[in-house]
Amino acid sequence: MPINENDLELFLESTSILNSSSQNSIDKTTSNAELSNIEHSTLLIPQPPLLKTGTTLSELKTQEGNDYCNHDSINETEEGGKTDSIKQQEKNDDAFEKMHSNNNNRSCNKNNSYFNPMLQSPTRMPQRYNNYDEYMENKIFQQNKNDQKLIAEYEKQFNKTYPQIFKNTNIYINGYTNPTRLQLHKLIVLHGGKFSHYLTSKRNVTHIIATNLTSKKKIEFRKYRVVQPEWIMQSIEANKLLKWQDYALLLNDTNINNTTDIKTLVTKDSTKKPHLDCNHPDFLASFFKNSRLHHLTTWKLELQNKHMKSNPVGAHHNRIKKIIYYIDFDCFFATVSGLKHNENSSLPIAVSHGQGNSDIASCNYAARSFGIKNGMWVSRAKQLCSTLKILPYEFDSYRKISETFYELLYDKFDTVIPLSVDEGVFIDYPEDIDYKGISEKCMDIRNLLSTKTKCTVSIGVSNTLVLSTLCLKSAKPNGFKIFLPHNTEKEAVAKFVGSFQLTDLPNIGHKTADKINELYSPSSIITLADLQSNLSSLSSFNKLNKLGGKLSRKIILYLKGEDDIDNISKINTPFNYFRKKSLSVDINWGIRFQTIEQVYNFIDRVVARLASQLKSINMASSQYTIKLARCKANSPIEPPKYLGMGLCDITSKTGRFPAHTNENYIMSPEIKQSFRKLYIQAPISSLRGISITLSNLKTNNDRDIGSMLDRKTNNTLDNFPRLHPPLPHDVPLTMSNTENADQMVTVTPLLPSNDNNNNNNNNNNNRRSIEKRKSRSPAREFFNNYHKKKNQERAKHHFSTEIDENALKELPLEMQKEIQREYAVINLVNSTKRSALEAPKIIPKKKLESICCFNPPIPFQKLLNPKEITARLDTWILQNIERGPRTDDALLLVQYLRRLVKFNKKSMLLYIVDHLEEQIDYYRSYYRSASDDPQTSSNHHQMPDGILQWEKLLVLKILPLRESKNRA
DNA sequence: AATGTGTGGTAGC
DNA sequence: ATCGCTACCACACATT
Repeated sequence: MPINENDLELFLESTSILNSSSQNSIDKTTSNAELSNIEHSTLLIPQPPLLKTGTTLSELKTQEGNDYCNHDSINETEEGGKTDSIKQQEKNDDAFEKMHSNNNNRSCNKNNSYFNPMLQSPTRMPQRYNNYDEYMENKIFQQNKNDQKLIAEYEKQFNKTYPQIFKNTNIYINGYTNPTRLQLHKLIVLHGGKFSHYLTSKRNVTHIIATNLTSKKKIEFRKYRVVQPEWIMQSIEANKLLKWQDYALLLNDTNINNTTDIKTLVTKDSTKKPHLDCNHPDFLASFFKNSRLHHLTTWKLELQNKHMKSNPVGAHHNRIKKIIYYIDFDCFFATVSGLKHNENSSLPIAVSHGQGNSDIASCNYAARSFGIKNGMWVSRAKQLCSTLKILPYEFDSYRKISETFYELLYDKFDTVIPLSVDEGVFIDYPEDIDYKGISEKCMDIRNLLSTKTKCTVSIGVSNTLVLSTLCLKSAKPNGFKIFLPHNTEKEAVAKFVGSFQLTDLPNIGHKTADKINELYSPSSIITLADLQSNLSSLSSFNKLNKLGGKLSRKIILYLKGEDDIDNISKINTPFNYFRKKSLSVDINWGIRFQTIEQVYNFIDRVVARLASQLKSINMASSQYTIKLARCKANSPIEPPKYLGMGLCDITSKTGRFPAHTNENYIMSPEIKQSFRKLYIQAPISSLRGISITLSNLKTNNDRDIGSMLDRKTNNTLDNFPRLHPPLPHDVPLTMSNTENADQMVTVTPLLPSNDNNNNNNNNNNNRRSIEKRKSRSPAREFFNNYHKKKNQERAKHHFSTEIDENALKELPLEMQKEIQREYAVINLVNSTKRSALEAPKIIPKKKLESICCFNPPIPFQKLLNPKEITARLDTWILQNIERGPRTDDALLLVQYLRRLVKFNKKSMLLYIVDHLEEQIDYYRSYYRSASDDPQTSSNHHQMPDGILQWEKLLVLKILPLRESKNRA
């Protein structure tokens, strides 16, 4: 079988997308014509071959021996006839080339060490990156570092310094050049220039070197200094920086800035940060930093944790009254921002980020008099009031004033319940009602807050929460209202309530209001009095029930000024009422993805955030929901709001983790699996929002609370398997190397070491719920096997790694399979001497017709059954996870997958690619979470080089195949 | 009947 | 430009 050299370059791959040396190898590639599409769909540009064209697999093996990266011998065969000086020069070139193609130190393991030892990085930095962007940043950093090393090396070798001709330039080379990109690169760097491998941010690049440009590029580069390579050469010759204009490639363009000042190309102020792309690692942080709604929700939690108190002194005693103060700042954001900017509060003011389709977070009463409302877009508000002043958010001030607010009032009440940054419920339990005292208290509070915060608050006082809410409504702005009816004054209460609007009632928003109006149409219900009168007849009373039993009962109570059970428990047992039940992150702004990998990275980041939040509150979750927003089919591609979500279809999916967990590496793959199920064949670009919710929360230390919250799973992750320690790097494990079955491999058992854990009492319950779930990820696999084993252990009182054939036959077929699989895992784990190839053949072959419809099935290592294939791949991955895949193994796999593409074996391809993705993803998440954890990141939990290699294989070679399938 | 899933509504500025 | 969050409940419907 001929080797496609491009593939051999996979792990020696160039990071330079545009590499002049790629020209050399393109025509040498073998004639996999049908794969040319795939080839072009990847970013990978082939490098010059390391092996002679047409090398067979067997030759490859002998050539490589046990160490497939023995490049020295390869070099010798290729360079045998050359003179020493040329050889030396080329070796330098090679080292240089490799340094840049291989510039992640973390991937500089033995596989790739191709360095002049002098140039090799002395330390292997413990690197980790969370996503592609970080990876790129690091890559660029390394590239610059390598440039520095090169300079040092050359200066040492030739014992001279080079004139810094290109100081303060930043040069990018586009396309094929003569001299080559590599040579130019070296020259530029040696002469003090900066070399950019990428053109991602054109702002930093001062010159672009090119001899040819496509017409598209001509337009793209029209405002930049595009110079021919002679400029470099002749500048060096002249020993000074020549005028670039004399070598400009693009002539007669008036847009070119003709000044000699190099810096002027840097058009934008680099201190002014542009908005971060959603693929940027810091996107989440930057978004949340500016999101008012995010602040509102997080503040609420913080404030409740900090300032809530509940002392219902004798509240159950009949004679003790309850005085509920509902206190709220008047148009909080607008007031505070107005103060900060010294605005006249009698003029219309609104707080918002932008000028057009930006939400108004808050507007003052002057603005409201024009009909402007919170949540309205600025453009609309400006139509209503052209003099409206837009102020920026002052989040720090909001938070500060809120702090003052609660600190000042904390000691003045028996019960304090923060409901928002500027709004809380404060309760007294006096024996007698002292009207005068209450109104004095209100005035005192308003004065106090006015002097301390310069803001006005409004207060509603009553004896039920509903009535307090309504009182507050009527007290606004800048006032207070006390309404303390006797029990007998039912008519007065009804009259008071009746004077309010429908949406003034808690839990009735615009949707419910619309619905109520629809129910009673054609008579329109505007005020609560309208509703009260409509409820007098039974038929119209029944209409309300269509809202749902709970809500209608609530409304009926509210109309009488009484609290429902919800409000009562909120007031009486706030700590219970506000206890944490779920944790989520929602992003519905700025979501624009091109590739699925970007989405996966994004999910990774979101889950990492959730995991750390969970850990910080010492909780674990066993259930998740992922919710997606995709733009509606007929809606415009870009909604009116910049980077907004527009009109969307919302779908969600819930799933369960194998057990309660707060581990990133457990959660992330599971959630991504649900994402895949949810996101069927739609273009990634249509994604507009992602939300991930973790629920079924349980406090880690407290089993009682845990079981109270969640009766469904009481598994623990205490015994969750840690991956085996890194394999010795000189032991090759290979898929292709069938013969070498006797190589030694040490594998630490995946099974829990201590079997005397305390989980037994819940086992039956657990087992049922666990086994119901699908088993695909290693985590699931582990728990399935683990619980099964626990069960058997109890029955047998000992552990056997031999299958009892007779006992097995008694069991139903499905069970037999399960047990066989389980024993296979045990055997695999216990064995110290096993080749990856000897994956146990334990799963009975399935009928392949269901998967391969018309064409004959395509074997992989003589296997046909998809499960067998994935099982073998799993073993392969597991055993090589920390050292990365061998190139020839990877090649075998890719070739197999390409055959699937070629013969249109869609489901098989999808099955295997998805599976691989899931597996690699799992390990990646594992190592990432381990390396994120400072306590465990010390030694063997660093992100191993192998993971990166696996990822490269996956992202660059395997996933594109799935995409090519989709395009077909 | 009990339990689970997906959807939709509300609240704060 | 622009930062359209998030916790929670209730319901309809599906599953067992």
